Amino acid sequence: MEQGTILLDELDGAFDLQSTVESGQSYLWDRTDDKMYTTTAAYGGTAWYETVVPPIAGVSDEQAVVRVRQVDDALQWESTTDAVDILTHLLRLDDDLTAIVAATPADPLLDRAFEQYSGMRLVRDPVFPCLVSFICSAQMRVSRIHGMQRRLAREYGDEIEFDGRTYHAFPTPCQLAERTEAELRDLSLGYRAPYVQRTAEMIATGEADPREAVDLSYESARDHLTQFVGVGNKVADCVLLFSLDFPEAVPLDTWIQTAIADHYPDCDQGGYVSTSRAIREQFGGTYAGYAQTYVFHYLRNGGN
DNA sequence: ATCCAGGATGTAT
DNA sequence: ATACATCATGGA
Repeated sequence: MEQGTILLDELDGAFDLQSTVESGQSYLWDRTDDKMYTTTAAYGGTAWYETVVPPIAGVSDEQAVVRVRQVDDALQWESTTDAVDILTHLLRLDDDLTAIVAATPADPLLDRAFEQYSGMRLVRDPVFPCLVSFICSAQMRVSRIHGMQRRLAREYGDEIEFDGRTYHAFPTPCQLAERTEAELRDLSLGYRAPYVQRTAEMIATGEADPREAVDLSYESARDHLTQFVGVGNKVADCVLLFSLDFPEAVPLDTWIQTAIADHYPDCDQGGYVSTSRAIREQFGGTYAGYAQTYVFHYLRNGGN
């Protein structure tokens, strides 16, 4: 086992681990005390978060188990390999959060959200797990979305031994494409089961590749992703924002539509595409997705 | 019991 | 393009 520490005061801006991994962006981390999404209380320096990371081009060649916790101004990690670059990638420690907040237009709602969850960053999830997570997210609560991804990994993902325990990687497109709709329904994916199976098949066979979106302009990238079954504009925006490095993407979910009605009524342009353009401009353009994620997390936890 | 959750799809207009 | 019903599941 390798281990180390990342000093957070060397970052550009603050960092808060709990809000970053428990704000409904990523469903790929597990809290070792098994209280993920069950409490908003501080982890008290005792709870670790862990995940199995697939190989990431330019970052890590091998699949890795990574375990991390925040203690004051440090991030402690344990892993099958050196996890500094992996954590920097997954948790966007390379973002200049100070500059991002400064570049976001000030308004009462955004001020409260940024204040309340200071240090929350976007995640940069591996794309296939992210895609499946948000296909599963349709009409579903965040704690249940997380449970679905855990069941998928436990049932169909590779087993990896680390520190005396067995971990499960998220299944590959091939591994999920081989499952039947009925098998996925047995994991309580409901009507999303065929969406996941067919999307996995599209990727496994080479019919389509979500990574092709990264070379496109934002709206073209969103259109590209909607070719996958179970992926409309909203899910596509989530994948662009939480995996494919499009921080301008603003997923128009139920919470943001409520925020638009209550705080930015002029941004309601009727349809998804034009409303998306309006709220994206309202939130400052380039990093509008950061503002969206703060507002989502803030409202979902009782803010107004 | 009834409602609702980070919506998408197929069909009709 | 837009409006509508329909799609599973489980917790409140």
